[in-house]
Amino acid sequence: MRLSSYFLPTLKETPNEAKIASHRLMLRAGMIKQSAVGIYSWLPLGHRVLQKIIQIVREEQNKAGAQELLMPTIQSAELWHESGRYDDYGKEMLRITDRHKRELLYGPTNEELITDIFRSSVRSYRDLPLNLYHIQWKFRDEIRPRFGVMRGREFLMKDAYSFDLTKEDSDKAYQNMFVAYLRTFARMGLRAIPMRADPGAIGGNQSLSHEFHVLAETGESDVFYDKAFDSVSLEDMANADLEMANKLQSLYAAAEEEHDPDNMPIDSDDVQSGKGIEVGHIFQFGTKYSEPMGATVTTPDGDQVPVEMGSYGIGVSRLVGAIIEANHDDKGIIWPESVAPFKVVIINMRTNDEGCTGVCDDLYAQLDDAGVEVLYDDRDERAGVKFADAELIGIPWQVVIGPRGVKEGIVELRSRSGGEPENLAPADLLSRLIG
RNA sequence: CGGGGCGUAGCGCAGCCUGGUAGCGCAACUGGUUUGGGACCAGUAGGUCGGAGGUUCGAAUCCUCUCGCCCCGACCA
Repeated sequence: MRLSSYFLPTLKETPNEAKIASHRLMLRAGMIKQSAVGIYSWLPLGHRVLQKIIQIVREEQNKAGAQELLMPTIQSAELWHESGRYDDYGKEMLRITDRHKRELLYGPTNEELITDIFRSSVRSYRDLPLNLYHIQWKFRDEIRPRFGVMRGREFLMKDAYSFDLTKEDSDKAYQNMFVAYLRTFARMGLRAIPMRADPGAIGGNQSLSHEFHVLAETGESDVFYDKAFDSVSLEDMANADLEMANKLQSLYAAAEEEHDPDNMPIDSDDVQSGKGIEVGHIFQFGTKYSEPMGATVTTPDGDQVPVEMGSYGIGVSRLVGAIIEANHDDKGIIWPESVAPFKVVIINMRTNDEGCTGVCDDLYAQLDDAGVEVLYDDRDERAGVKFADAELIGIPWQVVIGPRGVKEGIVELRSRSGGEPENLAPADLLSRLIG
């Protein structure tokens, strides 16, 4: 992509509505534009990052055996009357009336819809286990949206729903997702700490539930966790298995609501406290929806039993903010390569120098042909402007090409995350960046 | 919903207290000089001062209502 024709409205100054780093940087980097309180348009750069995150989530869900489908954003109130939640959900649910005066709502979550899909087609224990998910926009009319996409009213969420015959099978499904979550967040460069949680309004009873928190100063939750978590590396989480899941679940970790300083299973000296951003929440809810909504299957014995369910959410749009909170400096964003909008930016120092531009054009074409996501800053701007923008939007690798180096047959490679610049021959640069 | 604050050019702000018909920086546009860290000179364009009503000879400025946005709190993925 040539920057001269790319829609990237970066800002030198910070819009006064943004108070935290991720919000500020997303606006300055031209990733989003607010449309109304807690509702955003995603501009090309932001959209690319969102797509990267979606793809990682999707791959890990598929790998874990979940199947993707897509349910609508607008739902009929009927199903919600059936589950009893239409009245329970309160003002957070955006209610809409259509031209026939029928009650509709913009879905804040999808348990009812998925249960309806399930019950209309699944009859036998032979069709289980089943795990269905979608990645779709949700709307919750928050009392106070804030922090940009971190607490928006409209947000993109991955929600998966498991269906099993027995509680034991449901536990397996839960553990399977637990592992997938550790891997998913680790692939984005995030060490997400699983914490015991209250299943809340959606779940119920005392069954399994964990929230996944990314540690960041601007997190909204106070969290407490065993310092043993500090020795669990990103690598460990990226390669997590059931054993790792068990190990982590045996460690103490809880957000404020669940934390009782006077009654902890471990020594208080071993407890760290901090701020967390909740990026995922998984829980079982047994037959809370299957029973009232008649989602039953026939057992091997010929009985009709309500199916055991669980649901598994990831705040996809929130993750964009969370990743920035965890990866930035005073110059801008520092994207982990896995979610970066582009892998590399070519900075042409002198667009009116034939030799320089020739080398840039060549490298750009070769990287592009090799499938490397490359942004080419071919704008007629000064060096400082280009460096500043490259740093602001956080592209992991910068290739700096100027007339001086070109004469000597070298180009410069810089990493956004630090370290000394390297001088390389163009061919060596290509082999470094390709693959 | 309670408390606090802000809406003046695309962005950041001054002017408001003490009414006299709008200004600064950046960005944009034109020309020139520049060119390895957000250039310089000259020029151009851009605002019914969030909206409505009122007071006044006269309102960005005073009064009333209203809409939008930000922060703190309760609440929540």
